[in-house]
Amino acid sequence: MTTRRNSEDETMTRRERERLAHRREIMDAALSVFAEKGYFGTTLDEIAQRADFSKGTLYLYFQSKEDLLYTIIKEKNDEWLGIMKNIMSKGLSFKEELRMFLRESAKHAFEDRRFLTLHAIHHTPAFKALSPERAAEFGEIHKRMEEISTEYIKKAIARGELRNIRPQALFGLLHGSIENMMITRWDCDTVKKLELAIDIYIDIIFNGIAKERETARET
Amino acid sequence: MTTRRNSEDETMTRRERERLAHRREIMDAALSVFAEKGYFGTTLDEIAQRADFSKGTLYLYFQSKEDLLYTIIKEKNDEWLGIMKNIMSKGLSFKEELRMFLRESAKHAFEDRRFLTLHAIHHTPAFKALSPERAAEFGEIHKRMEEISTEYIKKAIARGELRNIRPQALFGLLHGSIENMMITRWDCDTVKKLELAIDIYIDIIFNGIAKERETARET
Amino acid sequence: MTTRRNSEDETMTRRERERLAHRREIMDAALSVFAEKGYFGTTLDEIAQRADFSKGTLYLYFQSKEDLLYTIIKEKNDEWLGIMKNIMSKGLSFKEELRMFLRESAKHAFEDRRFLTLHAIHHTPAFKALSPERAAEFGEIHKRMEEISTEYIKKAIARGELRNIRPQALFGLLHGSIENMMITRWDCDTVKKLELAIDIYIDIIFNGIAKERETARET
Amino acid sequence: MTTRRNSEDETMTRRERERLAHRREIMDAALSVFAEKGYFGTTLDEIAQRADFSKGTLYLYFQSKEDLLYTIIKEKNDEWLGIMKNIMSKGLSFKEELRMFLRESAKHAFEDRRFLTLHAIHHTPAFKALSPERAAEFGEIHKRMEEISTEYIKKAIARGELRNIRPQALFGLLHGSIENMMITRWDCDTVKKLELAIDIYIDIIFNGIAKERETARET
DNA sequence: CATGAATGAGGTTTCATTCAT
DNA sequence: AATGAATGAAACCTCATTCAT
Repeated sequence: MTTRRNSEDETMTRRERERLAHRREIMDAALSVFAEKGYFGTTLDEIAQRADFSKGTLYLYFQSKEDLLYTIIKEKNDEWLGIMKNIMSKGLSFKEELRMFLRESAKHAFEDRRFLTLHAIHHTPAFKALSPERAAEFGEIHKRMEEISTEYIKKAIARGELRNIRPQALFGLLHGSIENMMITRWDCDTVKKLELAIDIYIDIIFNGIAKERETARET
Repeated sequence: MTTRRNSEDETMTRRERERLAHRREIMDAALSVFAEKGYFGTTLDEIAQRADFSKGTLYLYFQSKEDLLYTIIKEKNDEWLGIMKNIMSKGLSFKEELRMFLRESAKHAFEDRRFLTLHAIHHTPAFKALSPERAAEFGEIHKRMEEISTEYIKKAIARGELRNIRPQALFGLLHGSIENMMITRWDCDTVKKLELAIDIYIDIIFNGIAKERETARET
Repeated sequence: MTTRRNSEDETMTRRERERLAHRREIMDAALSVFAEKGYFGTTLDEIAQRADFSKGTLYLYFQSKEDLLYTIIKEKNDEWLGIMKNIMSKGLSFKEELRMFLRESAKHAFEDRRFLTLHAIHHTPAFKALSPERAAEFGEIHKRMEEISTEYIKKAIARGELRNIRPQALFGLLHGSIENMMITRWDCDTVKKLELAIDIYIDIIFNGIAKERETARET
Repeated sequence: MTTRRNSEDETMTRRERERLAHRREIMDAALSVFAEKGYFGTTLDEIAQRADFSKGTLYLYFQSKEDLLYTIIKEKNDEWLGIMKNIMSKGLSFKEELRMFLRESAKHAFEDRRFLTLHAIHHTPAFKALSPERAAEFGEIHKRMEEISTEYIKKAIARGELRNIRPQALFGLLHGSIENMMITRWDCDTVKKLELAIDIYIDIIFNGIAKERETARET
């Protein structure tokens, strides 16, 4: 499983720790069914069964099906942002940062089969199930992330690591690739193979596929 | 709308022409709702309302909701294969072929908002709604398309247009990008902007983003 | 088919004759489906298909599905009464009358597979589909027929053909047997076999199954 | 109602006992509507209303409308077989056995208004609603019952209780009569009257209706 | 806290009936 | 007269949510 923050917190009573553990079991079960069947295709019956709780119990931990969806996406999103920040803080080159980022994403793709992150949620039917406020919340986060990323690309260009490419275009390209990789895993069935594919991907992105490089045009 | 084959066929009676037109209206309505809400999220009520027919009428044209989904995907798929063949028959360079392909895809993305083609269907909950035989059918088509594409890449490498990159890897990358572009449109709101983005994308794919090209590694 | 009264009537125009013929085709188709699937289980679609007319056409000849049911039962009932009258007018013994009656019924059972006569209709779900007035109509007819039959039995007793048995009891017994024979055909698959079974039945009814006849009790 | 096996079982929890009771209430309601309107004519709405449960609740106890039908017939069938076995084990004469059998059937006819037993199901539209396997199941049971019965008749003939009549013919006759009696009750409105009618029936079957017995023919 | 029976709104599908052609 | 497309009420069934235990 993913790290369970607080789960060993000494200040919690046994009751509280159990509550948290149960909550997590439900979330794990829900994510796995959401991933397999899609939000509208999953029933609370199946989540309850997979979590080994009764259906009624779900409502002791979450207000509704939508709330369950929201909570999961929110957490995944926070994890993702944490990963980004962590990577960005290491002072690596853009290329190495990208590689790390892709590898982390790959790990998640294998853990959760389908990483229902905010990246994907926008283009997903499940998005319609969120309340307007919650949908807006994710819209905001996505916008901020795009700002940070493009800012970052600009700096890499300024440092001379990248040639002068429009940041938004590169962001869209990379963002789409990562999202796509996480959903399809690029058809790799082991982490090893996927890491190899990632290396090739980075090679292509950085060096291109052309036999001879043209005079690079500036956008 | 898309070209309506046969719609001007002189040999059809008025009845037949109307039937075909109504059938298309229902398919258009269904595609638009499927795209917005996902297969499981859309109700026949909404399709009927948007097509301006009664719910019962849908069943005069399609056997079931699943049949409607299948028919739409099948048609889109055929269109897509037609586009591919057409482009491949022109004897263009790999790069120009890719550009044309992306542009055609872009046009579709704007026409149908969400191009529910076989590319996407595999990674979609709707896939679970198809009967096993129909699901298998699309699986077959997808496999064949991958074979054709990788064969094509190999030839481009042999012709000296591309450096020696593993075909499967490149296929996965391009395929994923196109699919992603069609779903998200790379956040462009006009065809013009999207075509500009496509040019940048091709530049990146061919020449890379690195300031200085490294000694290209061979995979 | 059954005799088509009037169908060769010289005074009818061709139009009228055709109308009558079409009406009959529909009734034949309807009876066969009613018999197979039951009233609620049959659809007008199937009747129309079997009659080789369009669904709309049915409504040119009958006001509703219920009207179709009513008309068929009514006709069968009239036929049945006609058969009864004909047999009764011949001055035969009770035994021979019964034999003729059973044989006629057997023929019908083979013609129509399930003879939806008023005998059966009362104990059939289809009865609920009739309008109250029409249901009452058949109730009346049934009562009159019972009266005639018991009267008849009384006379046979008076003539010394039968021993002194309560007429209502014998009527119920015979009536039930005939109805049951028509529905199940007593599991005979040819008219010949069924006629043999009828002879045995009559033997039993008249002579009983006991090895030695007891002192017949009078009811 | 009928005896409720297990209903006083001490080992059951209150939950389990309630579940069983509710299940029975639904079955009772369903049988009564099936009997009145026929399988295709009854709606789950009406069953639910009569059982005083919501429609959805029916599905907590039965998988489908067909399952409800099956379960009811199955149970009635088992009861019926139990009655048969019990009577046959007493070592009575054929005549007394027949009388007991008819009386027991009469009781059921009054309890359930329409005894949807395997006897009737074959000749009923509802039969088409059963799955092929379930239909076959009842076909088998019916065949075995016929075998047992004809064997029984043969023995009675051997014992000298009956004259030499073809067993199959007698079985068909008795079987049809019983079935018919249960459906129509021979128009009796009290158990008392029906029992009187049964005695007359047996007298007729054993001694015949003829004033003078003919030389009994052997079939 | 945990259960699971009960609910009822809403889903897909069927079908008797109408009506423009 | 004949058609068959269109309708919409009503069928069977599902499932998110509630609540008594």
